[in-house]
Amino acid sequence: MNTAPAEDPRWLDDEEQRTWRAYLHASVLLEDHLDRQLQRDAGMPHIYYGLLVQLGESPRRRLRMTELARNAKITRSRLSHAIARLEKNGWVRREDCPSDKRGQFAVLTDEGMEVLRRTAPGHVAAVRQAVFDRLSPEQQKSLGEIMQIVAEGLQPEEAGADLPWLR
Amino acid sequence: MNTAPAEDPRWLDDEEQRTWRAYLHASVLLEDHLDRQLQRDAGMPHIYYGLLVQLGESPRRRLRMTELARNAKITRSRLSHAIARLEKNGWVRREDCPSDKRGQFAVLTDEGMEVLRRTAPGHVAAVRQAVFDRLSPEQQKSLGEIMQIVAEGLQPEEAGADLPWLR
DNA sequence: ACCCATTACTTGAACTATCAAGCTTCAAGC
DNA sequence: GCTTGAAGCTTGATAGTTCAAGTAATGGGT
Repeated sequence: MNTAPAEDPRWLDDEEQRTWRAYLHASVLLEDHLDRQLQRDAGMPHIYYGLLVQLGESPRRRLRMTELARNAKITRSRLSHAIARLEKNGWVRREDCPSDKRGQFAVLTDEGMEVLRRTAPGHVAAVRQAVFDRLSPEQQKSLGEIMQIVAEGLQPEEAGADLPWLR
Repeated sequence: MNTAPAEDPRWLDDEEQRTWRAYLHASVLLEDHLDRQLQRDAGMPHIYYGLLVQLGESPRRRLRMTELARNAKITRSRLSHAIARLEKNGWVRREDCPSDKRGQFAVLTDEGMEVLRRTAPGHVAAVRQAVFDRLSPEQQKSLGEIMQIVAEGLQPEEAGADLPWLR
């Protein structure tokens, strides 16, 4: 259950250092960049935009709160606050789940859909300009594989999610 | 001065989508993971820890506010608040710059150095476990190169920084 | 000697995130 | 049909971030 041996740690060597710092720098610069871009053009932070996208892609433009939180990799608490804010903007509304009275759907409104339609092109352009336009096809492929691996390592073991007896 | 053409955008194709989402997922999971790890073990968020590290590596354990902000890729405003908090913890103190009365140094205290010494091993271990232990040497190399490129693209043109007539 | 644009840093307000409760509903076991 | 543990979601307090505006010192020019 412990994370660290805490004795005689294997420090990062020079190349690992450089790699790690490059990652840290790039990731904060990128996140800041996209946050600003979306705050300016869509009036919301990057992660909120991601929530609208998720909803827009879902059948009937709706998702249960817990599932949306899981997809977006955020806590339910954070989602509650976020949806409250988006609701104030009129971009999302809540609906009760008929089959489970505890449940809530977050539903993308027409207005929300419109915001998405209007701002998506600028956002894709920003992502292309910051990332894809600068990387070769091989680098893009690598990046995908690498990030996939890292993400899997940090997921609370979704493997066997439908095989509960294995957990 | 405009970012986006906004007409007929080149959407991401399926593979680009997968790559981008893998990146997004991994980066938020990783940042959350390290934030929690450091909050738990060192009592501060990841970025604050990074500030202490920077200071620790600098001559006389001190850096001008502006330079520290630039290194850490954050705004001076954010840094002011952050240093205020770290000062309350006794891990950093401010010192006036003798040669420029506007200037301030952030200085790592002995106490701050001690926190660093105590918590660094656990943090390196967490980084290894989440990233380096899962990637082949080639993947590590790729990651470094890719992130270097992305970071450069987002920097406010530090190239030619001492050649002001080129800007 | 005096302007004045620039640089260095800070501040306060509004917003967003996190954490630890909390409330309600569900469903499994008795 | 109760009880009880867990699931689904929310809430409020505390902490961190952002943005716009502020003060103060500097360094050129005139």
